[in-house]
Amino acid sequence: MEHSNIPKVYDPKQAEPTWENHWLRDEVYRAVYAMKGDGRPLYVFDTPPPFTSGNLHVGQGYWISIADTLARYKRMRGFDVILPQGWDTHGLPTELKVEKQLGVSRADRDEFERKCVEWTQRMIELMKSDMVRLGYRPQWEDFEYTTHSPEYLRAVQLSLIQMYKQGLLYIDRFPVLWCPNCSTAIAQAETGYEERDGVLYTVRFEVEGGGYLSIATTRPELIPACQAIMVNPQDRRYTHLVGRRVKVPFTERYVNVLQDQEVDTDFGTGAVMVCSYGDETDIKWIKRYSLPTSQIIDEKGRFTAPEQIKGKSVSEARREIVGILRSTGAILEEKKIRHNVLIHAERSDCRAPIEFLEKEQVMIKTKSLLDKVSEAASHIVFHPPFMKEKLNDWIASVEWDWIASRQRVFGTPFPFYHCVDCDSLIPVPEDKLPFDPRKSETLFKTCPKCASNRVDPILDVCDGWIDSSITPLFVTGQYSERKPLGEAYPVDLRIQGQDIIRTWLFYTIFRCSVLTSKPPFKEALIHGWILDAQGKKMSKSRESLPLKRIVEEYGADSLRYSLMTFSIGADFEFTPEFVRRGKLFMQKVWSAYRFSTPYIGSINKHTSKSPVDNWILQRLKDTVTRMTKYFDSYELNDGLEVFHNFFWHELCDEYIEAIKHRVSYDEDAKNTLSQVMWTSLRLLAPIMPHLAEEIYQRLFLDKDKPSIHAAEWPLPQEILTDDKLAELGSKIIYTIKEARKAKASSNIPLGQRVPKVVIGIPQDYQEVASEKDTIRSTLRADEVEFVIDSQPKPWAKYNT
RNA sequence: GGGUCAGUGGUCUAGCCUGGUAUGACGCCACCCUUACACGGUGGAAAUCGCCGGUUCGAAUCCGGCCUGACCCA
Repeated sequence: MEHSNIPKVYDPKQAEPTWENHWLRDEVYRAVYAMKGDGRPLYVFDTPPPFTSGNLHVGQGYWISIADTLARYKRMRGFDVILPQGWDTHGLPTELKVEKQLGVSRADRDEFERKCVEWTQRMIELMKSDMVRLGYRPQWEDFEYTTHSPEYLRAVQLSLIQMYKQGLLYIDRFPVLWCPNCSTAIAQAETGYEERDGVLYTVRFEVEGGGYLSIATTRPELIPACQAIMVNPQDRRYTHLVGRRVKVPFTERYVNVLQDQEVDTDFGTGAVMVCSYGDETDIKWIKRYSLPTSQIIDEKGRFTAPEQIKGKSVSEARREIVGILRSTGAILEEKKIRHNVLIHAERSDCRAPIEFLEKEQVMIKTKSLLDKVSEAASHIVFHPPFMKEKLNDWIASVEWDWIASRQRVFGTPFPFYHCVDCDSLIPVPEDKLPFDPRKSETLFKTCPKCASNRVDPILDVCDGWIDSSITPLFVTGQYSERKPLGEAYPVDLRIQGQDIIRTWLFYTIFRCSVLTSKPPFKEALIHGWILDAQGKKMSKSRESLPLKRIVEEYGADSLRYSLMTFSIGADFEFTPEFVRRGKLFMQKVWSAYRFSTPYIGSINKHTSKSPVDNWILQRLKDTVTRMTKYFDSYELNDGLEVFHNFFWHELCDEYIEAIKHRVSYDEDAKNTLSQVMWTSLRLLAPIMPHLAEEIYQRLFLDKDKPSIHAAEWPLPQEILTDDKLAELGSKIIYTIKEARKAKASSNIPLGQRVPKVVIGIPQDYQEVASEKDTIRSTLRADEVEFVIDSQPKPWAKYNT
């Protein structure tokens, strides 16, 4: 076929959807993507089940590209790959959408849940179409899952019962992290600090028997819940007050002045009030000194006492309290400060300040098992290695057990009943799972432990991370009807972002290692933050760059390529213009294959006598070796660069130019070119799957392989070269390069024919003269004359 | 305030472990349409490798301190 019959410009918009549909065809699935189960080594991925929130943004396109590239690579390398894709469907944002946008009330639980599922299905369709359009090809047919499906619910409930049997679940009244905005308990991992403006008030308390003591606080509205005053034992200013009592404003109560090492003498007045509850330090001190508590904020964040602020929100109450204190002269100072406020930070656009409420919750023991988590994590290889430190940081700073229950509707129900009298959990029999105690007829009339008849179903649902922290177990079939893939667990690779190290990563390692005594995966590939042009993190809740817009404009392969040029683990700012680099490379590859088309023949191991042919084969061999090494260690950006430099510069700029004069008739050149192009195409396939497929279908289609992605990754030892000839080829290429440089700098168009060129060559380049024709033709000269010369490198002079 | 990690031309990136003044790309400038590609070719400008010290004949690379950023903790 002639060049002119092939479009000059590659149009991804037209070509890409064609191949995406091709890959989705049943026979292609079976031939390429489906699990083979024929004894080849397994390679199992654990990919993030995204929360079903709507169209994907570029940040999500990033991990999808990494996962798809690696899966295609591993498949070509001969592994039996499992690339699952799940959907994390339970969650508050869905409830809020259904409640506020569709106007369905939570009161009708069945209807509400139905609407949540409906909404979720719509979101999955949107997200899936974005994934497919990026060329993502997980095993939808066999390994797609949703966390609200009966099969998944059963797995989660079974895993909870197993943990219960290990004594890890309990009910406790504990000051829990409470989001007043969302009206639910949240986990420590879902909180974060945000620097906000605040006022530090210095408030005067009356000391019993006369005198005053001043404390500094940013939360004066909690004064009525004050349980003690703390000072540092080293602080001379207060030694005379230790052991005395002060009156709590707005109450008739008196509290003690106590000493604790942890009081910061430099902050405020050096005296600090302990309330139930302002922050974690309050909890610590209240537990440490067995102080009484009083709960003055309710679940909606409204005050229940004292009378003056009853029913008011936190900010209203603060204003009111400050007003009263001011009028009595009890406020000595008001200073504007920037301080860190504990907020609801993860998985939500809420960002409301957290309160602590004493609530009955299902708790999971984690604090006492941190060593086990560390142990499991130590067997996991992290890429890049420093990401492990971020996990260790978190493990070292976990303070409380996992608050596992959520006061929501659309979530996994706990498979337990609760005895009000003895406070024990009563598990649902395993053969009844999945089971919803909220909807079903009660299974237990009396408590098996204490025979009490006050047995209630647990109405709360599970924290979403309870669902997603068993993905490695679920995809390997440990809890499903499907035959368990025993040897597939631990899975090979977890891919995820560093933003969910303390949640998804931590909880998965914790849960899976507790359940199986093995770490959940062998390796973890953790990428950094994808920021928008303003340097802000891309997230579902913020207005982010829609993935589809970029794909439509530049093509999926361009985007994938461009994203892969970032080094995994680093943060980077993404701008659409950046995708141009991928677009340019895509077109370059297309043009090279367009040129080669007429010369592509059957691929054989025929060896050439031509030095430049041997040179390019040697370069190809080196490229295969290095790319394989980089891809095996997940350094995709380095692998890409190796391929880019080989293909663009060595192959296109140098080799193709050097064979143009003979490729139409010379079998050596045709053979070599065919072999190089076929091998290169396979190297390209994981990176630019659509383009590689398009070219494969046009030039290399093998009746046994309906797709390039069923081809084998090239091995360096398949490429046969004569090292001596290759070395000479290298000198010839270098000579041509220098001579072309001279031509260009003499302002002679490179294509212009010249009557004669004189080439100076160093002593050890003498042999180059044997390839006179190649040099003459490539330089478009009628005659070439070689001069042996003492210069260290070749030079050229043109007669025009 | 404490800890961890990072800091290489405007941007992305290699090199750092195993010391010898820096790789490639995008962008920019100049020239050039050569039987694939102007989404191209050839060349060029552009980095005191965050800052300051130390070790060394010699440091992006090793050591110490500092600054900035991200994350975690207080």
